[in-house]
Amino acid sequence: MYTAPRGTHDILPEEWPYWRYVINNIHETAALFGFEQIDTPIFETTSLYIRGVGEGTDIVDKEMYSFQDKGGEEITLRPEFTAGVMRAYLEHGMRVRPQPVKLYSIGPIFRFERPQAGRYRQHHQFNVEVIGEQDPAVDAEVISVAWHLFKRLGFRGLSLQINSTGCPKCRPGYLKELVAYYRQHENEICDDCKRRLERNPLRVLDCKNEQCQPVIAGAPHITDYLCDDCKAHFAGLRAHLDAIGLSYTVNHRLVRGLDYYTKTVFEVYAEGIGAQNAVCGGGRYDGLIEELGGPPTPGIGFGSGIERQILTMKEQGIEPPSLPKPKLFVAHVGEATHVEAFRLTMKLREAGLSALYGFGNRSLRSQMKSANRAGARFALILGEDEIAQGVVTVRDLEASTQEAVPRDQIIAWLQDKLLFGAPSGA
RNA sequence: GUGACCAUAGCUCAAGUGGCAGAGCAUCUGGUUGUGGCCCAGAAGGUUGUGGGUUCAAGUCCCACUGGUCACCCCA
Repeated sequence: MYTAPRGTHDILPEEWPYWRYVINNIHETAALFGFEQIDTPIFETTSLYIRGVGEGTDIVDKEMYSFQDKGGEEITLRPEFTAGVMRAYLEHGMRVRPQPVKLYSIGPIFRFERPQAGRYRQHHQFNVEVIGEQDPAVDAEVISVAWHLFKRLGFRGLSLQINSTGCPKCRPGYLKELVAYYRQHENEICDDCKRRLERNPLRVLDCKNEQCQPVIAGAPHITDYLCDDCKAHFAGLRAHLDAIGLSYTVNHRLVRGLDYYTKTVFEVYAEGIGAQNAVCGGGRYDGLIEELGGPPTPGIGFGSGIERQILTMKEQGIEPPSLPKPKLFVAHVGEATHVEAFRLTMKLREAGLSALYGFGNRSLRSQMKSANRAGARFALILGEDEIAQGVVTVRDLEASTQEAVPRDQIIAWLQDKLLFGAPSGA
């Protein structure tokens, strides 16, 4: 038997209330903050990601779904949104639009990883980017988009961590200090950190290995080495977060796995969803657009995993509203009535009334069961008697009453009941 | 890529030390010539993840593989 590929999942009908709830809230939140939607392809030319995300990052080194298509193009299923959105910003000359350009996307992301709780090879993200403005108020606004969404979804126990990773002016100086410090403790750190020191020294800071903890604790803080510009920007971010009452902790060890981040980085964590508890991560990438061949343009964004948001909902007992069910079920008795019942079903739908038709030759009892289980409000019964009399028997499945309604009045009768007179709000 | 645990019906799980593969839920049918929910009866549903081994006999013991789950790395 075929099964879904490793790390992928079917989103079954019973899951969709969660998905619709989250997605609806995403659209509403984005609109509230004045973001516009953009969809980019789920694959791009491989070099875009190598260039944008950076060699030496885990994503590029070991997590990309890359392949050659039949035309010989090197293709990669998107492992993140930002590079693709920046490509689109440049390709469509969005710098001539009013700045900053505020964009959001929802869609699948692919990373070749070992699956575990909250981690999949295909997952979905809500992604936000603000391009063309370096004001730290933008950073605070972007963070508050995620925060607002999570509050709106009803999440409790959230925590926000922020840090600044500096810029090309000040980061090299800090890295020199960091590496020098680590050289003094070379025999106290794990093998991974020894490698990190060569390839991506910032990452030693978020090593979880027990033996490295004392070394990390004594390591210099990047915020002590920021240039005036970065220092002012970070202070500005904090001032704006304070102003809107969004509490955070500064985590000197928060770096992030992508090369393009400058200045602000942040993550939001949820409680109780397992080891993979980051529901949102992002940061500023003021050098990225230039790296991709565009003019110097600042930008900031985040990605937020929808599966992890849904996990959080389930963990915290947050029930999504249920999806609407068909209001009507058309049952029939006797073979001669099938076609007429089918036609009636279609008429109902054309009048905007959601309706199911009882397929096959099943007994009325069986059809009534189906109507009940489908959650229909009314069962419309069409038998030879009804056809002869020009009526439809309408059974109210909630009130357990029924009456004969003339065929030519049935739609108006149902609309009246369903829209105005109904005792049921569900 | 590394480690731990797990694998029996669509789902949740039974089947002392090896001895006829079962239940609940769900599905379908009937109990009412044309009436749902509750109840009752019945049916269908399995190569016990795959392959090998031990044994008179394997769901059960052994080995390998595959898959799943969780954790590490890293991240959403």
